[in-house]
This record gives sequence, C-alpha cells and structure tokens, in this order.
Amino acid sequence: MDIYTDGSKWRFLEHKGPVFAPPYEPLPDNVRFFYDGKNMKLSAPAEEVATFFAKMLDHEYTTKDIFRKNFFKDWRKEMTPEEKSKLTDLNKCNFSEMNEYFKAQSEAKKQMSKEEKQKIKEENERVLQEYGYCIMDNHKERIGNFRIEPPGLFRGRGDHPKMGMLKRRIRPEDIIINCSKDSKQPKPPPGTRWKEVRHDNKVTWLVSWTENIQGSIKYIMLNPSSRIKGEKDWQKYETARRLKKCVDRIRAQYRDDWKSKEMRIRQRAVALYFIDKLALRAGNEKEEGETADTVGCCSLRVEHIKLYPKIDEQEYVVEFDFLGKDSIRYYNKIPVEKRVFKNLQLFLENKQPEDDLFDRLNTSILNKHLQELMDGLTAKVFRTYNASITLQQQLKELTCPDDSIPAKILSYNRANRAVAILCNHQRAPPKTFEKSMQNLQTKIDEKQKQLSTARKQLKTAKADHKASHDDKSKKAVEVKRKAVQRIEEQLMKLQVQATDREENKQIALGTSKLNYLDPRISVAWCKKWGIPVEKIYNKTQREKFAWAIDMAEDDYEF
DNA sequence: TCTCCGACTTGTAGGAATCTCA
DNA sequence: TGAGATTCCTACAAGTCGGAGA
Repeated sequence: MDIYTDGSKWRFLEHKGPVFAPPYEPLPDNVRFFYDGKNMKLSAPAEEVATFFAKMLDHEYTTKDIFRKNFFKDWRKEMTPEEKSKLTDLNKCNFSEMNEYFKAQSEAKKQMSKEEKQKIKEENERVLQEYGYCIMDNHKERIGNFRIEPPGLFRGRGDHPKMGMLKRRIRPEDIIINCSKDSKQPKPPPGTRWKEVRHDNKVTWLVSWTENIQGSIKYIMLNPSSRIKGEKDWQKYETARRLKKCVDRIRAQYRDDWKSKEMRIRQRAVALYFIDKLALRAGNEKEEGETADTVGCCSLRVEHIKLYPKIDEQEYVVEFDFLGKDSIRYYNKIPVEKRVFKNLQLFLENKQPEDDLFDRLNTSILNKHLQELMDGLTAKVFRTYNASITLQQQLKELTCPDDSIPAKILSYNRANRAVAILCNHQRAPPKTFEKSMQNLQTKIDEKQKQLSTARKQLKTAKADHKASHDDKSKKAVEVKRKAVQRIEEQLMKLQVQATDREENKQIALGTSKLNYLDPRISVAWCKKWGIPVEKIYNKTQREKFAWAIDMAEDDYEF
C-alpha cells in the first residue's frame, strides 16, 4: 500500500522547523506574591514557575496532595538559595494576586476591539503560512502541531504519580530536525543551534524532542489531511476488512482453544474473546509508579472481575470494573459462555486480588499469535473491525427510507452511539448539561400548552361547524386541524432532540468517528439517502476523510 | 525471552470560534 | 447585539506495537 516499496516514507522533505513558545514576560511590580502574609519579590525563574501554579488556582488539580507535592519540589529547584531557605511551605504561599492578574488579562483580551482582534488573527495566519506547511515529495502539506509545547505543570489524567511536575521549556538545543539532504534546512533562532539535523526517510516526523516528565519523545508530524496520514488510515480499514473475511474462522478457533490442555492457550483464547466481544484494548504492561494505574485486556487483574454463576435470572455472568485508558472507568456486567466462565474460575484459583488474571499472557504473545492467524492482525484491529461493522449494521437497521433528513441523521447518530458505547467512549457530562436540558424541557412544555390550546380551538371549530354546516366553518376546522398537526410534529421533534441529548449525556461520539469508523461507510450512506456529507462531517473531518469522500460509491460495503 | 525505546495512533479536556436567541 | 450555548479544533497525554539489544 505504501507508495515506496523499500520502507521509505518520502524522497523529499523541506520545512521551516518549529515555532517556539514565547519567552517569559515578568509580572508587573504591582502584582505581588506573599509568603506567610509577607510581600516577597521572586527571582524571574521562580516567578515563572509560580505563575504556572497561579494560573491553575481554580482547578481541582491544585487541591490534590500529589500535585502540590510535585509542584513544590520542582518549584524549589528553580529558586535562588535565598528563596529556597525562605519558602519551605506551599500552604503559606499566596498566589491570589497573580491569579487575579491573569484573569484580568484574559478578560481584557475578550474586551479587545475588533481591529485588535483582527490584527492578532492576521499575525496567527502569517505564522501558519510560514511554519504550518512543508513540502513532502511533490506536495505542499499541512503540518499538525508546528508549535512546541510551552513550559507548564504536567497534568496527568487520573491518579497520576507525576502530576504537578514542571514541564520544562524546550530550547533549540533540545530539538532534532528531520528533513531531506537536498532541502533547504530550517534555521535555528539567532545565537542558537539544533541538537541534531538528520535525514531519515524511514520515518514521517519533521521535528522531535525528549520530554522531561516521562523521558518520552515528542514529535511534530503532518496533519491528518496529508497524503501520508490518509494512506495509513485507508490501510488500517483495509486490514479490518480483511479480518471481516476470516473472523468466523478465528472465532471458531478461539472457541476451540477454550478446551485446550495448555493453560497459556486457554488464557489467550479467553482474552481474545474479550477483545473481540467487548472491544477491550490490548493492555500492555506499564511501569509501576511512572503512570496512573490503568489496565487493558491482557493486564487485567483478579480484582477487576467478579464471577456470578447466577444473578438476575442470568447464568455465568462476569462483572468488569476497572480503569482503562485515560483512567476512564469500564463497567460492564455480561453473561458469557459456560466454558469461558469455567476457565475464568480456573484462572482465579489461588490468586490474590492484585495478581494478573492472565498470568501466562501478554500483548506480545497475543499479537504474535494473531499475526499467524492473519497477516497484519493485531489486537486493535478487532476494535476497528467491530466498530465499523456495527456502524454498518446499525445504519441498515435504523434508517427508514421514508424519514426526513433530520430523522435520518438522528438514526446515524444512534448508530454512531452504539459504536461509542461498545468502545466505552465516555465524556464528563457537559457543565451546562442540566441547564440545557431544562431549557429544552421548557420549550417542550410551551409546545404542549400550544398543542392543548390548538386542540381546544379545533374542538370549538368542529362544534361551530356542526351547528352551522357552512363552508366557512368547514374551512376553519381544516385550518385548525392543520395547526394541531404542525404543532404535534414540532413537539415530536423537540422530544426526539431531548432524548438524543439525554442518551448522549456521557457518550463521546467524536473518537469513534475519527478513529474507528471506516469513513466510506458514512459516505456511502450519505450518497444512498441523499444526505449532504456536511451533515455528518465538519470541515476538518472532511479534510481528513477526503480520500474516502472521493472513493466511496453509494453501494460501498465494508 | 525480556526490557527498553521509538514511532505512530487514539483519547479527553478545554479554549476558541461560531451560533442562537432574547 | 451581546451573553450564553454549542460546536469546532488544538493541545498534549496515554495508549499500541514492532524491533533492537542483551
């Protein structure tokens, strides 16, 4: 599928390098910091780190012990010896003037005149034009993230042991540039130099640096609309379609393996069943103490499942309760085949809650096995496959040919939602959720009042007509009848909207749409039912899925 | 076989931009 | 016309997976 057969990703690559975070601007003298009630002027490096904390004062993070502890430890490293000896207790630090200053700043920004805002916009556009594009082979391509991450306090998700640590400022000396030999090399800012300039066309990134919290590498890569990303995306869905062709065979095989004499094979087969049926992630091992304690399928522990031989009229029920990626809770209670249940009981024997459920299995073993079953098959392909096939099935099931366009779009959202639920894509309910539901309810109530008034009027009109039997009263009845009908429709629409919103309260549709659903299914559906593709994909999404919009006809089958 | 690292995909939060309605 | 609601978009964290090296 790659355009080059030797594993190289490009022949020519030219870009302008990254945009660095603006330098620190010291606070004006009237913005004070207090320690133990006393005003204290901080050195510039200490002040900068203090402002990171001050900006977050309203955030829950700053109330967490680990965050405070990590922050204070790293902050002290930036202090002068004098500051270090004075500032020994974070609880005695008063950042409130700083906090108010930044709030005022952002307020002022909002209040800027149209002209000032326009000027900023133009400057941003200029930077985008200069740094936001590169030439890869014969195309000008949009770069994804050409700005280097500014310094700040690390915000890990969930119970992250490193939250609050200082993310240091990235300098040109930290930066590795990747471009082709025959290109015009990006220049480092005056008086600085790059860490390295290399010409590696086996990778797709343009710029990289090592981040100081986990020691991992960060990259600048191309935008999803680029050829290189689009082709990879297409390839991903083609792999999932190949799985469709052999999934029955694979399922039969793992069901058979539930009976294996070998423990490792039974574990592998049960894990694969979960990955297939429940769309669980693979679950790599993680270094303890370096990250939040989260798991996927292969790293599930005894404490994450409960077995019920019989509960609520159902037999062989497994209850899952664990924190997955981004510390999102996965909770599910499902009946499984008797064999799976018996195997799980076996796996649990003589184990402590913190022991691995699949002690003879890891992602590398599982993926090696999958590779043997199908070329290019890995655990995550099941998620892609099951998501896409579910969308296709649901669309078939839910779309009514006679429905209006809004009703069809509602069906699309419901199909999308089924996938999001399968993949456990949750979101925090929007802060304004209750209020917006209330507003909608008010509208519904008003509509209902309107309806009952209209119905009364219809009744009166009917009575009038019965009494007079003239044409005029007959027409009046018709008019009122139409009015009732119209209001009924409007009411139904509002109610559907309310249901849709309620159902979507804790579900995030974006991730599945962007990463799991073969866009050709959606494009074909749009073409088949005459729905403008803009109703399904916004501008960015259409750019990302341009390849699919070009490619798919109305009869496309995943 | 195990560990570590590099490259790349997937994921949510939150701010910016845009829309909607009084 | 401006505030609040909603949608879009970016930032960047957190996964997956393959391969090198011991």
